[in-house]
Amino acid sequence: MPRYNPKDVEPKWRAAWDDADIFRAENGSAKPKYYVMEMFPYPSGKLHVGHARNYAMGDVVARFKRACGFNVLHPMGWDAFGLPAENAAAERGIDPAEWTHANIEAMRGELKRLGLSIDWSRELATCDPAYCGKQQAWFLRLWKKGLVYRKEGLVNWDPVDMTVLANEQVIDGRGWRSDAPVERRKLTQWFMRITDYADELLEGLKTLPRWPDKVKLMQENWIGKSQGLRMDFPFAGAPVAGFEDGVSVYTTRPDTLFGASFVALAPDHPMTARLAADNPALAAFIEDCRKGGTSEAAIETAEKLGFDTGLEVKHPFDPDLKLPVWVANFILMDYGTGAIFGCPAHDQRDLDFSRKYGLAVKPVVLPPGADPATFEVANEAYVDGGRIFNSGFLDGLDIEAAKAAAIARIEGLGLGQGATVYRLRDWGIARQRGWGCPIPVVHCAACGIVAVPEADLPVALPSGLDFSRPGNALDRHPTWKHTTCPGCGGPATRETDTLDTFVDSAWYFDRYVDTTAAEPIDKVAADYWLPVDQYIGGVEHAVLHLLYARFVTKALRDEGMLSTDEPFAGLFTQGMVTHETYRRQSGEWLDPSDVEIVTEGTTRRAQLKATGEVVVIGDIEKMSKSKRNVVSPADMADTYGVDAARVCVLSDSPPERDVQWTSAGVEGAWRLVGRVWAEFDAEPVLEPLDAAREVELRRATHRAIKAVTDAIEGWRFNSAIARLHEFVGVVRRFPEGGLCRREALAALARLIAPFAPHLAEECWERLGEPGLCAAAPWPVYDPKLAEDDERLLPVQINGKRRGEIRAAAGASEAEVEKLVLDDPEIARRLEGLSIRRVIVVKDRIVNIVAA
RNA sequence: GCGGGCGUGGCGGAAUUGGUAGACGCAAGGGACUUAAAAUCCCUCGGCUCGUAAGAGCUGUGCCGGUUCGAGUCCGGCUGCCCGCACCA
Repeated sequence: MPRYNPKDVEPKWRAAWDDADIFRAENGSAKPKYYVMEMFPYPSGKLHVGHARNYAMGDVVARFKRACGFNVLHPMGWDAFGLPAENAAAERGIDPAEWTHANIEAMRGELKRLGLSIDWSRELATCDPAYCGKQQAWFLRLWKKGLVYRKEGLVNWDPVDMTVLANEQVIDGRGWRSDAPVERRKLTQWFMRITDYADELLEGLKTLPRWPDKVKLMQENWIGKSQGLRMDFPFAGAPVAGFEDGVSVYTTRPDTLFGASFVALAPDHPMTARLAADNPALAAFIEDCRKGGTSEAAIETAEKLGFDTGLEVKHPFDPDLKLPVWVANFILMDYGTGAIFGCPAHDQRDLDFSRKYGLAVKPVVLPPGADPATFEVANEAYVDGGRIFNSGFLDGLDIEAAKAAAIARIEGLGLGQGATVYRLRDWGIARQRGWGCPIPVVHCAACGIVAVPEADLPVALPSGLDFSRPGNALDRHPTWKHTTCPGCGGPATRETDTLDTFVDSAWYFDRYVDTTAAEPIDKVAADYWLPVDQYIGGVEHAVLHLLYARFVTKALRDEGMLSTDEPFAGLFTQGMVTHETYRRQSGEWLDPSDVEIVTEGTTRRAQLKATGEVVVIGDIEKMSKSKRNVVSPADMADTYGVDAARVCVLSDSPPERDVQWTSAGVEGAWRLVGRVWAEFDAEPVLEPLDAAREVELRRATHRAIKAVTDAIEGWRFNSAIARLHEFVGVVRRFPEGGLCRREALAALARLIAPFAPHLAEECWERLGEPGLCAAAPWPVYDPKLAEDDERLLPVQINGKRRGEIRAAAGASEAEVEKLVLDDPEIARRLEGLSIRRVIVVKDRIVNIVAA
């Protein structure tokens, strides 16, 4: 019996799939559609096992759904713009396009080798001028509609990558790629009005039952809806010019208005700027506030700092009461109105501030059971519930009632209105980078900013960009930006900012439905395919890509380009594959394949394989090129074949869980492959199967079909593989030839096909079945056979297992009770005890309560 | 600080609506085959106690308590780890 040889078998079947073109998705087929996709990769040049795991998962689903009769769309593309290409260009003096395309070639080869059931005819790369052109077309439509706009404002500036970042790309005050502390800079920038959709983005989460709760919660928190009151505090004296209505504040606690002891403005509030114009001390204070870092540590330790402007405002409910106006460093300009009223008794920050500057602290919420005559707030603000007191017409109300009453009174006075405020801010979409999709407008001295006509799209990148120096290579290109104005024909310059790569990935799934369409999105094909039925990717995109894609979908829908409200009906967030990191003493990152781990007792140490040099073992982190802790699936596939590698990455751990990479599991996967093949390759023992064994094998077959099917549908691929291991074990105990064995083998080949598709084909062929296994229908189980007709019921006495009985499936409680009480072993156990109660759970367990 | 999740053998992990805890795999040990090794196949494998043995008993899902005939699963408290957000008024 020859051993299974994946080196010969696997390429043969990939060629057979290609020849039959069986993974091509048909637009508008009569079959029900199923659109499954994994987040497309950045073409870094090399596949790691994390990629392999992710794409293997998607492929299991795609192959399973195809076998179940669906018209499956399973596409692949490349998230091809971005900084690594610029860095490579800078280091090696090559064109980023060339580098990117070479990487795509290499990675496509590796992905194809995995035997993924992808419709490669729909492949796209975001750096293709054709793709950019379509993106530019819809971008301009949104601009004309006002959803894209320019404004001057403080933006997040990454001093290392030398570009602006979106709020979502700032993590703990640092750039998400460079890890450099982000600075605040005043610049004119391009934005998308995602805040227009804040409420729909929030409400839409309720329509996504097949999304993980965790992701929905993260988006909900990011959008950050709050209900409150926007109101004006009129000036007690002469108003500040331009702010005649007074100081506009936002609060979620209007119930505590009687506890107000000051009003505070953000340092970058326009009113602050106005006041600073003729107050050098205030100007200096603002400058001090700017210097403060935005990092976590800086905020934790930052002292509350304030500057008394000397101005006063009137309390809305008591015009005789005057409140001082301060400028304070803890007030954020980009939330609410950039100004607050301070109620120190019931807000910790306001309390800290008041204690420092000697401002009044007046409690207005009385905790349950507290004495109004003596209740005081010391150094801890009281933020919980209670009754309002010290508050005139609000006295005695609970907090919610008091909020409503205060809002009504303010509205009646014409000083403000109940308001909903979101934490979400508009999406800054321009990047000062050369390797990105150009923003298709020109700047004309006469006409201003003018859109490039759709007929002239795409605005493509020039070749020969110089990335040897930091900064925007597009901006310093000698000729590219000089053009003529489409409006007046006069001289003009092109916009040299490019779009955030998250714009590229916010609609690629729309383009897959027809990659050749003249319109950005083919409406008929989109109506057929969308929404994506199952999207698979990392949880790290919970508030980045996944929020942007939802927003763009809604914006394009309102532009009439799509009919769907939500892009992804189902979302699965797979776990990351992590690995230890290794560095030289000098700090240089090392490849795991160059490192040898030595275990001595309970201690582990690492050394360089070649020289024995001592290596520092670092943290366990997500595989990334920069830390070099990348393990390639190719090594595994070289030794054991692609199928074993696929089974290995899906075994053992549930798909949503992070896994620390170890190659230990591959042996088990390889054994499974060998054992399966051995069953198909074996000469059947020509001996009739007796009736009892026949039933046993058939039951095992149908049980396996049910178990594997349920496990795949429930995303428990590790359990599905465990059930396959078991099933192979059963089949090998029934070597006798005949119809039942054939039924078992035919099921086995198809059940293992989503995981080990090449092996499945080889087995299918050996069995003499016609056609390709990849095109064969999913096996169907007979529910009667999948269940045993006899059950082994454990018998407990007082909750402890004391024996078991055999009973027919579905036996009634009375029948089971009789069987149990007739059982001599049970009777022996019950000697000297009197039975209080017998609990029979049908087909499951019996418990006798006795004393 | 706020929000969310998770603690099961030496390891990865199974366990329907609460119903035989440890499926399946890895590692380990023993055996068969072999001149030998690899490969393959078979057996054992949570802990403790008793027994020459077959076996029997106790205990056991981070810790304490509760609900229940019955808890890994539900409830309350504690503890440890992980993730997200964070001066958001």
